[in-house]
Amino acid sequence: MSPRPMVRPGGRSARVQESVHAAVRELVGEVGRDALTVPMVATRAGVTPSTIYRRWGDLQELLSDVAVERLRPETDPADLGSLRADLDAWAEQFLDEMASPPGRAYIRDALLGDPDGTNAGQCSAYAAEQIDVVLARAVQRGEPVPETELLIDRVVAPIMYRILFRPGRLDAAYARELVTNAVYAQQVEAGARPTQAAAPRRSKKKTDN
Amino acid sequence: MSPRPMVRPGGRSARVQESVHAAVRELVGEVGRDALTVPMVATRAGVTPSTIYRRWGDLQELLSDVAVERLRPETDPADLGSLRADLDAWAEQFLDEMASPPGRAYIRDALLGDPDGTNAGQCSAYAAEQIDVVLARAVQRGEPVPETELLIDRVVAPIMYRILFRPGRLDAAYARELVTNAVYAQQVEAGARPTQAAAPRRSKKKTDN
DNA sequence: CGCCTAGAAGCAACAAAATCGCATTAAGGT
DNA sequence: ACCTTAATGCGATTTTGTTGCTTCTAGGCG
Repeated sequence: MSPRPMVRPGGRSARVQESVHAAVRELVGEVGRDALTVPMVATRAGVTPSTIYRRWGDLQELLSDVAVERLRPETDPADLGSLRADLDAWAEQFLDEMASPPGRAYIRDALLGDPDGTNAGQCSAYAAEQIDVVLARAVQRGEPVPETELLIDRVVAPIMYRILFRPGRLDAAYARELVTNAVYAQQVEAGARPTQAAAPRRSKKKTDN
Repeated sequence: MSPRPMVRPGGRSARVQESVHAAVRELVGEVGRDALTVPMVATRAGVTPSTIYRRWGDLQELLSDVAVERLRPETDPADLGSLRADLDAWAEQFLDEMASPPGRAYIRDALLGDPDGTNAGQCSAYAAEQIDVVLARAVQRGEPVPETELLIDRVVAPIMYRILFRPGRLDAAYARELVTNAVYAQQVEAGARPTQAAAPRRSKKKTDN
């Protein structure tokens, strides 16, 4: 009945985990991601290779863990006084970080060594949290707000799709354009609905509002 | 003036490539993707491991090549008589194929062993080609059509994002919803533009309209 | 406060895979 | 038919990944 020794978050295990993660970060900077090997990381971390193999399975899963940590947003989105301004600023920063060479590398790594999708889900959750902060502030101000799902589909998804699948350039103007369209869609949905084809997104109640 | 011997597409090289690809397809079915190893593939293909290492680098790049082949659409989208019907049908089939367990696996593999993004770009190109076929037919009929880019951002990207980053279920209703919104957006852009915030996608000149 | 237990790490022998130099084959052009 | 050279085969070597067993220690319990 004793709760769960399932994982041991403290003590030596924690130290090992931290030192291994640190070793990865250092070595990625020094020799590059491609030259990384498990034995190399183990040596730098002062650990035996078998420890890493047992805890992470392989290099990809380890890199995935490290990548997710680095993709975690460190601060809340800035408060610029309006939903539109907050979203613009957040989307621009999001695009910048994700589309940068290191950002792309982290995304790839996060997806790569992630058999069950846990890490990928975490990335998605980070973005959703940031958006929720912005939306909550807008609600406080009394502004009408779109649903988080809409913003993920219209802003986050296109950015990530282009990063992963298309070589082309991504700039701030594109991010703003996506925000414009998303916000406009929400306005249409909330207010005038020109045609019946409007936008019954994720209808829990797609009646009128 | 002779084209280029850069790669040797014919003869033995081609036979080796085909036999290796075939070996991968067979073995994935027999022992599963996780149990695959380069030596195993080499043996089945009647080839030395070093051949595979030299041509593909590692198992991931080989799997990526095979995955892209399997993601290539085999037939043009059905012609159902209207843009809306064609898009609905295509999006539903696209979602079905991509969200299925084998589809997800192919997508992951395609992205995984793809340092320069060539294979990922190819996947994106496949989708764009299919959409272009649908749009070209609609133009023939005299229907107004959205841009390919809009459909990729609004339909393809959200589907792929959810497949890659979110655990939730994806069903045909969601695909239709995305198509509805995309087609509606295009109608707004082309015709009545309720507010000036409408949808200046990809503005070459984003001044006023 | 000190034992007990079990999960985690160390160690070392082993198995498997990846790399590399060199010999051989065979496309594709002349 | 010959020549050039990319591509493959082969085998030795290095590196990486696995496994059984021992040792250590965090966390629970008396």
